[in-house]
Amino acid sequence: MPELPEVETTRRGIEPHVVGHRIRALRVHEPRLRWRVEASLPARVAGQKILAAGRRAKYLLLALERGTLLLHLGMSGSLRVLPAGTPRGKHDHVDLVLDTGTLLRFNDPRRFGSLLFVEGDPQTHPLLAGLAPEPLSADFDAGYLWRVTRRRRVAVKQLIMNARLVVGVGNIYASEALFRARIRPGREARRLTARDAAALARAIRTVLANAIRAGGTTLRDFVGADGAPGYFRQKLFVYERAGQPCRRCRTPIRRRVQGQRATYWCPQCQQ
DNA sequence: ATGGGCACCTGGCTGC
DNA sequence: TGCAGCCAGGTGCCCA
Repeated sequence: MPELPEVETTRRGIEPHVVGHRIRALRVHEPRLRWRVEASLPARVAGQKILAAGRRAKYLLLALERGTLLLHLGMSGSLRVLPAGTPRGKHDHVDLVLDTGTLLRFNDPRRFGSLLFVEGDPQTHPLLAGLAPEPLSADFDAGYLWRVTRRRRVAVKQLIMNARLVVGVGNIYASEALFRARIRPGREARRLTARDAAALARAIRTVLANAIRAGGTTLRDFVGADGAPGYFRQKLFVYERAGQPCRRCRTPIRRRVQGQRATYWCPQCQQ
């Protein structure tokens, strides 16, 4: 499911329900996530107040009084705010019970998601330390993208999905951003001109921001904290549109596999 | 340093 | 109806 817009949608959805509240209990029903959830985790977080609900790349960060809960939704995860006592369903792996009784429930069919508790500055944690700047911050601009694309032979699509270089862009938004920037996904990153880099940096920001405004993209199972799907799917130009006419020029959209992931582009609009 | 491929999982869909 | 095969929104890790 989740790329940056879906994670940000989730963050905004849970924020008003969790910040300022104390954790009554953390109930782990299935610890076998991407990494096994430590058995000591519930005892370590119980009783702590949630100070903030943040995000870094595709990670959600719940700042507590003595540490940070780090949550990743993986490919199929979702986090919902539910009334006390809501019965559990399939793949409901973790419940965070607030002092109000409200539940923050983590569901993840594929279990690629993760949940960790880190003490100290979370930004120095190995999972976060090497991440590229936030694409919606001032640090991410034409100059930055220009610099990191120099001498790289990887296809530009794979480059913008590499979190050490660009963060928050997954398989959907990579194709969409490249369409917006009119750049072919298979082009070597180092072959971008300064003008291309500027167009791509701008396209990434615009696509992500627009998707956040629409509440994310729901292809199959993404839901926000309130259980509602995202509506950006209607605004996709190329993703999962192979064979259908380009929304700009009517040329059939093409599909190929790059780095084991499906890529979509318009052979007419993108060079 | 860079890049490619695999692994981790479940479920939905297609075609025989 | 059953089953095999393929596909799916992520990313850490191992190897060349």
